Amino acid sequence: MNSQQQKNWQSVHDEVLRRIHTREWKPGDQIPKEVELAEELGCARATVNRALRELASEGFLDRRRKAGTRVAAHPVRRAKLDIPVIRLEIEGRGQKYAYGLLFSERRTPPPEICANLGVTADSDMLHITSLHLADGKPFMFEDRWVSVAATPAILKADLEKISANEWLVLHAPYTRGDIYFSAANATEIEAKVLRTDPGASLFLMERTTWEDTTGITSARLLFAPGYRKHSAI
Amino acid sequence: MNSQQQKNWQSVHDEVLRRIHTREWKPGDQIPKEVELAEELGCARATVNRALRELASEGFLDRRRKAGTRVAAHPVRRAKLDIPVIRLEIEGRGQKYAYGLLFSERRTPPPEICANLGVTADSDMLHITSLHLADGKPFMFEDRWVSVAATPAILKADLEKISANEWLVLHAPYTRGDIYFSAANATEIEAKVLRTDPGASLFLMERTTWEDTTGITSARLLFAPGYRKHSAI
DNA sequence: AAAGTTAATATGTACGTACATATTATTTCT
DNA sequence: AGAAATAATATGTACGTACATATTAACTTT
Repeated sequence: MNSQQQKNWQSVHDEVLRRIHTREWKPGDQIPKEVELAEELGCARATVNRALRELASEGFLDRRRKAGTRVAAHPVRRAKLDIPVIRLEIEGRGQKYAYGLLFSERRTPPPEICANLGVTADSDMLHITSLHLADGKPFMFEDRWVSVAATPAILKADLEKISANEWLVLHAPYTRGDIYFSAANATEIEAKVLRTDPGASLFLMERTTWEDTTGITSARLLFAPGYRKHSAI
Repeated sequence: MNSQQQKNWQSVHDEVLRRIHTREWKPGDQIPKEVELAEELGCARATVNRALRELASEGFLDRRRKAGTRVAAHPVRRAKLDIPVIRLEIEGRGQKYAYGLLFSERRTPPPEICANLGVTADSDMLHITSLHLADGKPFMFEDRWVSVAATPAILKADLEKISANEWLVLHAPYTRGDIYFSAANATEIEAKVLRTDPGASLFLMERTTWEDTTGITSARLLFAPGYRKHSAI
């Protein structure tokens, strides 16, 4: 049947995926063990292993030692979102990027930021708001808090020229982070900045990054109406 | 320095990531070649290769044959979103899932669906709207079009009992899909169904799936206010 | 029969070797 | 000097073997 004499892991990957897609192997079904597949497809077990491992990480297969490999009973779509620096996202669309610092103030954080980052209310922080534009039109409104204690060098950064978004990516160490995607109605101020109407529905991205247990920065990114984030499966 | 005698690929992965995080290796820097790293860390090249390959797929490294491996100049955060069947998402939160079919009608599609799926205006399609509830409260409003030609078995499915969302995942073959995330103001009807106010900002997920070049289904999923999609980096 | 112990087994991974492939560096030819 | 051919090189992958590990199945003991 499948007598293709290619024996690279990608061809194994594709062949197995084909059998899943065509329901030759249905959700919940146990599939042949690695050695059997290797024999059938004429390649080494390591090659089959690589292919099946990849498929498992993509959410198509469930694998357990001794128990074997089966087609995922509830295929989980695993959307991969690339979240580049805003400048690159805009330039990637072929638009002209511009950026304006709205204000920058060194002060103690409000309660919700303390909770987010796990810092005390008397922490030394930098509060920055800025606007990112695409082809001259408001694209994204950034409201960010940065821990000065964790990233003292931020004070020397020229935030008129480089956005905090980009500076942090290039200079701040981090180990982990959270992202939340949601929707929010524009407040009057936000609407004014983004040149839309109060109450307009905006795509919201909230990000917090940490180095070990030290909170580095917490940002609220509000996108202008019409923004859509895409992912292929 | 790093004289840990562990020689599994994960420890190599972690060690390299540590050097990136601590800026020992900065964005744009070239890192030692595989053989050198293998020697330094006391393991086989294959082990280093596995670790670096993983890091590259996570967006931390850029690798090119002959040119070598360097730290990504513009680290792209690669958020992985798990998008399970709605029922499982709700149950995963420890809430009780319920589902109600609002209406189901077999008819020809409107222009925007034709454009989405690449089907003709006289196609045989099923239009389904339904509501998914968590702990009795409206959670997500689903507005879906399914191609009957591509998935005739859908006509026999009891969509009062199983949601189209879940039925399709279990029974429809597919090869690829698109997801768009955005935000939308609730229309009067949507607000009524989701028991919120017209104009409320709602998180919107638009999905289209295909089998090769044949459009299978296109869905518009509107989430109740307060919904947030999370991802850890 | 229930509990605890041991054997069997499929996947997980490490290693060394060999060769493939893409890309850069070098050399040769015009 | 510029173009074309050639060599050098780092990553990419395949393979066979060996052993690790998690988990199930079988068996023994109480």
